[in-house]
Amino acid sequence: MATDDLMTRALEALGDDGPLSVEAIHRLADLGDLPEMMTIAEVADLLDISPHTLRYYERAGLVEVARDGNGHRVYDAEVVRRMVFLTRMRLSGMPMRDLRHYISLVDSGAHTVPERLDVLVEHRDTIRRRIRELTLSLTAVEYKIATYGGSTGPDVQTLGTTTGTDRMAMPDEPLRRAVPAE
Amino acid sequence: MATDDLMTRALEALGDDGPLSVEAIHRLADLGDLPEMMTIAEVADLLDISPHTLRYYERAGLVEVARDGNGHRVYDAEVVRRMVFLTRMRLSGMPMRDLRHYISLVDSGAHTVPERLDVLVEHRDTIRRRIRELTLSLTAVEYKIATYGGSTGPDVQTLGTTTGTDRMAMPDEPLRRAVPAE
DNA sequence: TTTTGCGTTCGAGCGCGCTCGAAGTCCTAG
DNA sequence: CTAGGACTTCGAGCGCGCTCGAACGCAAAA
Repeated sequence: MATDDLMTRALEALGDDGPLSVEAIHRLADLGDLPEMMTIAEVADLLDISPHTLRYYERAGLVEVARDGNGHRVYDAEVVRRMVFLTRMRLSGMPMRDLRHYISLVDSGAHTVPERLDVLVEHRDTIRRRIRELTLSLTAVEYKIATYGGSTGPDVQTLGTTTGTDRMAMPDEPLRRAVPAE
Repeated sequence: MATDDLMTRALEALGDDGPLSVEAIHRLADLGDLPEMMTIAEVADLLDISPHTLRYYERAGLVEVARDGNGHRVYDAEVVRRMVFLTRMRLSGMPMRDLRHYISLVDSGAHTVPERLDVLVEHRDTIRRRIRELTLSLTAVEYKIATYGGSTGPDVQTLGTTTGTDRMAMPDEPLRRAVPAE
């Protein structure tokens, strides 16, 4: 029940807009058919980040990666999974510092699970807040586009609409520009 | 129709979570009962940013603000409206550089309206994309919280649930930790 | 008259998250 | 034998958006 619901919502979230969705779905679902060993280039490719960044994360203490005989990094499945996690959290806006904290909890044993949950829950709330903020901004921008006579609706009325009172936010000029200067 | 719809969505967006919402609604709606003249401190207060930042935006060429006899900044209603706009756009993640561009369009006359719309539409799409990303991340985090036995559902099962196959993303440890080290 | 307080300018500094380049090692293909 | 390419470490640099502090000006209150 819960899982199905989540999946449904994930798919809904994807909805329109092709390319990003495919990639996103891929990342959301595909784990398990991971190669046993991967090179830095392969992992970078998988996560769509640069090898530079991967090394940087390692330097930052977020993962430890084994080396082969030549001193080259060897990413095993577990490490790759962690990298996937880290990348995902970064993408959702969690700062490195928090990630470091979380990782240190993970590395210090199962008894830190409650504290890890605290971190996750807090981050969840942060994401929710951010989504709400963005939704609000989106509304405002859409409104402005609409009153500008933008491409939101079918009938485009350029200027004139904007001479009236801008009762809702998003002002810059179209008010007061009854007789433009140009 | 369109306006009502937008307003509805804005209110929906606020929904839960008190303090932020009140503030947000305030910002979304309240414009028009602006004082004719405001000091930097008042504007800073209104926008909930520091006077430092306000001066910084000015230095960055986003607004020009008049001075009084003492060389102190005097924000008139128009400038304040622009500041509100700028702040809102910043909050929604538009980079300063784009804002500078937009402002330069505004300042160069009504004939730039189409180009301004382009900017707005593009930004709208950016916000939408970001919301989609965040929604996805949110789902993933919620899933992880759930499988951890977090506070998402009513019945909390700590550990044990997490021993199974993590079919969906977000792995770090709870797998493979059948016999924890600690 | 001195102090308090709010403002000014200017330039430097900071935190974050990369991003890059130099210099070196090693393996493989031509 | 040599050239190319993928990797390594290390440290520096960068873009962004503030954020701060020093040194100063002016005006009303103590």
